[in-house]
Amino acid sequence: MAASMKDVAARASVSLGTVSNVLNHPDLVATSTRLRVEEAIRDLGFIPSAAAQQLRAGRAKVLGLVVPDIANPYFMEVARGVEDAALESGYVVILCNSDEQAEREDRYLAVLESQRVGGILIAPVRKSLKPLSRLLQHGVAVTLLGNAAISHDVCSASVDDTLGGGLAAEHAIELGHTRLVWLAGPRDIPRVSDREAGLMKAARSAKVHVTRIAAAQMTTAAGDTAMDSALANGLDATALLCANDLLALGAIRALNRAGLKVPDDVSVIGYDDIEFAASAAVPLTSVRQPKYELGYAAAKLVIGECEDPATHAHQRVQFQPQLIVRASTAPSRPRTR
Amino acid sequence: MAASMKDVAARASVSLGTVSNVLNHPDLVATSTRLRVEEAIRDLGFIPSAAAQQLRAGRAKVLGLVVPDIANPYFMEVARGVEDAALESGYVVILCNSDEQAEREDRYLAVLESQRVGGILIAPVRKSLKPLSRLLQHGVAVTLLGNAAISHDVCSASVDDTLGGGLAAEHAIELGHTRLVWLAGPRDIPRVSDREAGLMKAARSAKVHVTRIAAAQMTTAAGDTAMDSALANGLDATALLCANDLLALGAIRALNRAGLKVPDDVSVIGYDDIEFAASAAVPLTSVRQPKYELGYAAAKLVIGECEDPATHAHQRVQFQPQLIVRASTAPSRPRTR
DNA sequence: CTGAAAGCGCTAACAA
DNA sequence: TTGTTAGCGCTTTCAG
Repeated sequence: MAASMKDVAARASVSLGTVSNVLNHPDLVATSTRLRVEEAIRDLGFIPSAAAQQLRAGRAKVLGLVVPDIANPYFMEVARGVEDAALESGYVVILCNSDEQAEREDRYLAVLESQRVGGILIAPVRKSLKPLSRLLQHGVAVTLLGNAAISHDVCSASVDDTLGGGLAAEHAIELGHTRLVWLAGPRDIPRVSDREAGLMKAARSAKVHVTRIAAAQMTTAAGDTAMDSALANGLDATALLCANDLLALGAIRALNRAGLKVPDDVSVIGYDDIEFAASAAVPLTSVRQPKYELGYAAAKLVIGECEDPATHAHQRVQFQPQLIVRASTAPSRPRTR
Repeated sequence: MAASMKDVAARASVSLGTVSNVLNHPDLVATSTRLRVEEAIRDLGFIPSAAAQQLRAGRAKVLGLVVPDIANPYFMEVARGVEDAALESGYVVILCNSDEQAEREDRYLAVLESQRVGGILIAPVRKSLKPLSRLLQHGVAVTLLGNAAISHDVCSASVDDTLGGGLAAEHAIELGHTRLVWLAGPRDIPRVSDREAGLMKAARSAKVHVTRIAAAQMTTAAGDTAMDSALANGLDATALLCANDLLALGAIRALNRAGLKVPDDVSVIGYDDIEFAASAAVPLTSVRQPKYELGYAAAKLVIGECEDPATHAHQRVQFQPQLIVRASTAPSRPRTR
């Protein structure tokens, strides 16, 4: 067992309270005793127990980070930002991979509740805040990651997905494409629906038709499969917009297998601009999100609320996406070039 | 504040101890009272405080996962395995990104000590176990991730990197390459030195020369930079073996910029076989590691030690790597084909 | 400036 | 079968 404050007190021949003061209110302690206590702390390698501190404080300096896919480089960039912000403030991050399953998300939410975490950063599986309501009641700081806040009870840090979807669509339209395909994820992934809305709006106003197909998950494999069966069903289009880069990478694989060249036969646009988009078989045109910054800002937001719930006002931080044009998109009729 | 056991006891008009028994020894409680207590628990939405439980138990059901690069898909696959194993056993994972910096690793180790975590999974920045010794003394279960155990005080789960390095070298040699380049990471990254040793051994016994160059980090960007300057310095070789896939992906970018074609001019072999290796510009030949399984096994190992330190015997679990041949490698003189 | 003591939420030993 | 109690490590009054 690790040394406790009692051990330190004994070694420095002072009382428990004095040790605590050395740690938390050093100015209240006479220099000579302070030095003596600090020496004892060093000798014993004493590190205070976070659990005991928390038991008194009511809340732990712990953040829960709930993401739908830990293997997605997008979320890992976000996680880096969260982690850096947390470490700066002495917080620790519990990693929760909901795997896009509501049931798993619920399980983790219960775990985080049992841990009495101070704050939760969540890219929710569902649109509703219902699963979070208990936590909110108990005063846990929650901020939504990637979704604009649905309610006024929480902070959110997001990227303007409607704009992003529009950016992608407009790029395709400007290139002269008139039959767009939207490769979506499973129905009701919240962070995808805004992208779809933005895209549809842009398409409508340009009077361009959009065919919607859906992958079963937001992964490379699912993108491949979805594209495969769409092609088998006679799908024919010159521009493919994807709900994220993983889907795009998978879809390109399927297109290539079918003998279609990107971008000569089909232009492909991804979303997220993960690092690998640039080194993909065909460098991918994609809508970039400031991932690290998003995570960092979101974490600062929750931590702020944790530290000072009284004066905290809920905020919505929104970043702007940016279209990164690479080799996977080309004008609709290459010969006109 | 969340409901406590006291609240539950009051609502069910029983004593504290009875509530505890309902939770931990339901068989000792009369059915009727048990039902009453369970109802109170449900009504109040009571979830026990992990901190309080831990304070008694001495250790938290928490695992620290310390990895050098959270953005590396390799470690994220490992993390998925860890996380799944943890959740199964009611453990929670604190994510610690050491960023390949000893100082940051130390900081996290202190944090984990303060959290009184039950176990630590670590892919250490340094070779020595010294930074971990205090934790070990305090009875924290430690297992090394990716490195075979350096000492007998800890478990380890690893992949045979010596073999893997050999596999890569032999593949290049069989293809007829006689001038190999080894693109290593910064000196002393433990998990890389075994790969280098295996590779060098294979090269020696085939009497093949190896030029060693080193990237500043294990990232795509660093691989690109390192290759760039090596080429500028007149490096000339037909086969490039890389310490991981990220380096390989970056190096390929630099090669392409220099007008060199993969695999026509240079064969490239990566290491790890991350998912994107398959969809890279040139699908990458790589040494595959069972990443998820590695993480899962490692987590089971620590958890086993946490749960029952007395009967626990330290183990070394070692997985076998596998060479996955893709398009980035070709015989040394294409015309001889 | 320092010490003593209460209490955070829980478990386990013991009493009833 | 149920209740009572001590104590895990810490912070924070309140006395001295």
